[in-house]
Amino acid sequence: MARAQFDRNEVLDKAIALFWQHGYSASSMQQVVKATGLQPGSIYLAFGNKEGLFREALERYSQKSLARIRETIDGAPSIGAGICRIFENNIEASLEQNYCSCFLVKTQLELAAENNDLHELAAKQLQGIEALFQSYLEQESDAELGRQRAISIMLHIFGMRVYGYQRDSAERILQGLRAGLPWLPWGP
Amino acid sequence: MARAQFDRNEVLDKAIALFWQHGYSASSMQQVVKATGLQPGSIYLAFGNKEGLFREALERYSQKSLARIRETIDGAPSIGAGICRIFENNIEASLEQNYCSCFLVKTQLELAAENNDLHELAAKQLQGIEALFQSYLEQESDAELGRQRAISIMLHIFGMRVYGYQRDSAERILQGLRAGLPWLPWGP
DNA sequence: CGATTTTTTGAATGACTATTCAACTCCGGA
DNA sequence: TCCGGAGTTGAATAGTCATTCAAAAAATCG
Repeated sequence: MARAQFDRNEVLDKAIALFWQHGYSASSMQQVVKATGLQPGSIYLAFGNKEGLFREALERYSQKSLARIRETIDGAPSIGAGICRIFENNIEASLEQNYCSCFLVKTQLELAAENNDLHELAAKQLQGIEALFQSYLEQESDAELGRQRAISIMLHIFGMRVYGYQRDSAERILQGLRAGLPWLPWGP
Repeated sequence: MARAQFDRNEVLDKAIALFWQHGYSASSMQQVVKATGLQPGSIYLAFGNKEGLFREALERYSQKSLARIRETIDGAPSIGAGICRIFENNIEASLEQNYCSCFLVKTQLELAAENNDLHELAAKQLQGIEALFQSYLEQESDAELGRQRAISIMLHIFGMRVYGYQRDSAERILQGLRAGLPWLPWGP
């Protein structure tokens, strides 16, 4: 039996880039064909349909995001410092030319009304991220405070993912984060 | 000369409902035709094209939003109390069956990558909302603090517009807002 | 190597897209 | 009452959409 000739993860990364930038509706399968170099038939055999490809791309993105959060916090001098680092990284990302917010957030907003299960999936993945923050924060304080702080972090992450589209917003975002999350060990 | 047979604002309100729920790409002009009851030719004569209709819908939505913010704050016992009221209203909206976040926020995220001027427009309207909050807050404190608090408010509004899609999130959002905006006169 | 199974190819499909326009209707002014 | 311009009609257009499938190619196994 013949094995697939392409690297599934490479294809998914190209699909992530496309879907992330343009969203589900505005990305055509013909653009996917162009971006991946595969033929339509190969894509449909491997992923079923557009929704299947999108789902797998979303799942991969989410896994990468979770891994990056863990790495950043585990590699920082303290949990709080790690969380600050994550915010700073997100601010840096918003400076890039082709800033794309967060794939999960964009999907959440775009597909909510169609209530297909892609929206459900994005919501679940975002809950997973909140749960991860909560599990870290519970180590530094009691469970209830950790829960509250995780919510506040998510509100600020979501907020900056939208605010980041404003021109020259990096400095203002940082001010807003310091004001809203005063318990974090921000630098001088 | 014959006058237009339809009420422009009525048509725009129907367009707002459609575009708000499904977004720009996922709304077809045939859906617009169905929703408004107009024929294609009439729509194109009145609004030029899909982008023109969307632009006018977005502008009308934005004007309504600004007016509602002003009314809420002016009708409240204090500026702070009015802002609390706005947040509470937004939480209530997130409880509705067909919650649609905010038309401006959704547009901002959906159309950023295409960098057409609809995205620019949404960004400008959102800045206008921030400026309105700032002008109120400067009355209650000095200019610099008002500016900072307006940013923090926008971060929280954006945040809750995304977080609101999570199931049974109303209570958690309120907790997060109280934690992140402790200078507002929240109820008991 | 031959047989078998899997993967790739890429043109074709029918549905849907935004938009147009010639013919038609309507209405205010003369 | 009748004219002329403004609004309406709705079928038609050319393009794009997601998806399919028969045929060709490639890879694995005995």
